[in-house]
Amino acid sequence: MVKIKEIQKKIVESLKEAITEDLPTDFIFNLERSEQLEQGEFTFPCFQLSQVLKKDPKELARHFKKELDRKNIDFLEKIENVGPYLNFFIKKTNFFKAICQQILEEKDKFGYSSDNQKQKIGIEYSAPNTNKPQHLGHLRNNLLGDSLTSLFRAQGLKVSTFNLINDRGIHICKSMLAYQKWGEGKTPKSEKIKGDHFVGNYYVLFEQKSQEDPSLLTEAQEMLQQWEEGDPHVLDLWQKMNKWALEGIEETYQKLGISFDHVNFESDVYNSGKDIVNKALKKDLCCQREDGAIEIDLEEYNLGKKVLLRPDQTSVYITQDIGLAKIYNDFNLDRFIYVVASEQNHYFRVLFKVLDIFGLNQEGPQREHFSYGLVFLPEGKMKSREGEVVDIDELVKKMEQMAKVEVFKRSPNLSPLEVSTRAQIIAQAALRFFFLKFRPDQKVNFSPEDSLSFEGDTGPYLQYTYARIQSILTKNSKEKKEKEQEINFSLLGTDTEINLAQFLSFFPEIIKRASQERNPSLLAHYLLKLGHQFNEFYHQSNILKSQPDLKAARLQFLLCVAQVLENGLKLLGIKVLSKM
RNA sequence: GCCCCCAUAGUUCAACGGAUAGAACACCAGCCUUCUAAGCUGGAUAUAGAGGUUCGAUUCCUCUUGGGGGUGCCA
Repeated sequence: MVKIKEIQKKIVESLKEAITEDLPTDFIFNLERSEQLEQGEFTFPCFQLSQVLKKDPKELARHFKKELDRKNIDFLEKIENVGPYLNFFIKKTNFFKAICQQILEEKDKFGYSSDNQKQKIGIEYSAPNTNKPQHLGHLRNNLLGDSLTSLFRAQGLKVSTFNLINDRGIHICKSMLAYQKWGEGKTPKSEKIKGDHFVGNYYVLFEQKSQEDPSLLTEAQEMLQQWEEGDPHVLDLWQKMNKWALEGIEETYQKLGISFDHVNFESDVYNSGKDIVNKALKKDLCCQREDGAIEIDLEEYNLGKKVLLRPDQTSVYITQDIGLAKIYNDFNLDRFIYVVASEQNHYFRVLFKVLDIFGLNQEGPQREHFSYGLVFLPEGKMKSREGEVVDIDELVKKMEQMAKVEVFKRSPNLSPLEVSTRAQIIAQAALRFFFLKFRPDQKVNFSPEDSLSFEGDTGPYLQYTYARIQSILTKNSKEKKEKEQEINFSLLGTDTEINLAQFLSFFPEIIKRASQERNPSLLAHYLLKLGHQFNEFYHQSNILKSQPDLKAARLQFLLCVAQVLENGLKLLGIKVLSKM
């Protein structure tokens, strides 16, 4: 079986042979995959070579065309020089056969790689707070983290996922204080409210009340101090409310199909952070101010000053991240990725610098802040404190209801259970795809009215495309079975088919790029284009009514498209449906 | 004030420095007795402004304008 990569390699070799001049040893022949039909399957732009050889790129292209034509390479149909470009057209039989056979042999492993088995990486994402439910910002974080994990694993990397629960700090005390004052002993159960929402309501209540009465903030600060001192009453309340919140948070993860290999609690690690800071103080790596606060001066790195412990010696956010970094060091990882929004860019520069100064980076993994853009609502940035958020649970619920309506409209005879199961899968697809189709570094504008859709460039569109293929395959298998026959791939060859085949063969490179560039949207956009191309093919050709030999070839081709769709969607965390 | 990021069609998004800047939504005109119309076909509309680097710039550099984020002893 000839693989695409081998064809590519042979073309590069023949290009090298056609050059008589000496080339720099590090010169790379950048043979590109063509994007358009009239450009064949491979393209060699002669610009770079023309600079090295000080020759006209068009002249070079002419030269190559002449030399390579003389060689008569067996798998090539023709070579064309268009200006400074050299386009290679592969014999179609070879081409279809190479692609289809590879996909059908590798099946759910097509596009995967086993190259990076020795690399171990950790990825931390989600990091929910136990004082409120997760909102759209967390959703983007969860989906990016989950999808990157899948992409890394598809590239053969050994990945461990980490979640950090932010379960202590002044914000937690705020909701606790509000509950203590105005909770009247209510519980999520008694109020029939999901635990994280129940707790979150008191957080919002605190912010409202403290507007009128600033002394509440002082009370919250006192409560934090009592918490760090281990006051049993405060700890009791804390445990009770955290349990409620965590139950709610876990329910949301289950809904999203997300789980973690390791879960750390800020309350367990902040002390270790304090120890590290205190030891660093003794080594004069940071200093104590007159008011007792411990601070590190990073002015020489243009990062300002950073407080590591408050005057009352309670810890701040970075304290626990320092403690956590030490814990992560023990996992013997090569690389560690923190998935956190871009508003923390400065914070992570500070954190990594502090870890450097404190000597925690030398034996640890290579640390990386994976920064992604914030999610905005039409009215601007979301503010949890003021309750101006779209939370995940409500959004999922709304999507499922919308999906149910659509499913029922099309399949009124389904049982309610089936409608609901199908709707859940479709709603998840819509939600995941919506957030993953954006380039991570860009902000996302989310409009509750306009952003939720099942048509156009959406997850359900891709599921629908898959279901269409399955429908044909099912229908065919019900028809009388024809004898097993040798597939004649040379029968395929319309423009649409060639485009589609060419595009299928890009899949492994897309996964590689999406993983290396930490960009699942590359895969999302690839799948959309694949879907568009398939649907075009679908409307052009009636597959089941094709001539028997052609039909057999086309059915094989369908299997390939379905396989790639399924493999790709899986990496975005989207399930396929055989019926929609 | 200082630092970072962004600016593409009416809207939301694409485009390793490379060939004619692609989609989707919305709008207009078509396509279901034919493998699922959550689909397909056709139509109009875009690189904020001014310089520069380059054979070639949406992409790199500088300035201007307009947005966002950061500069917390919030997380």
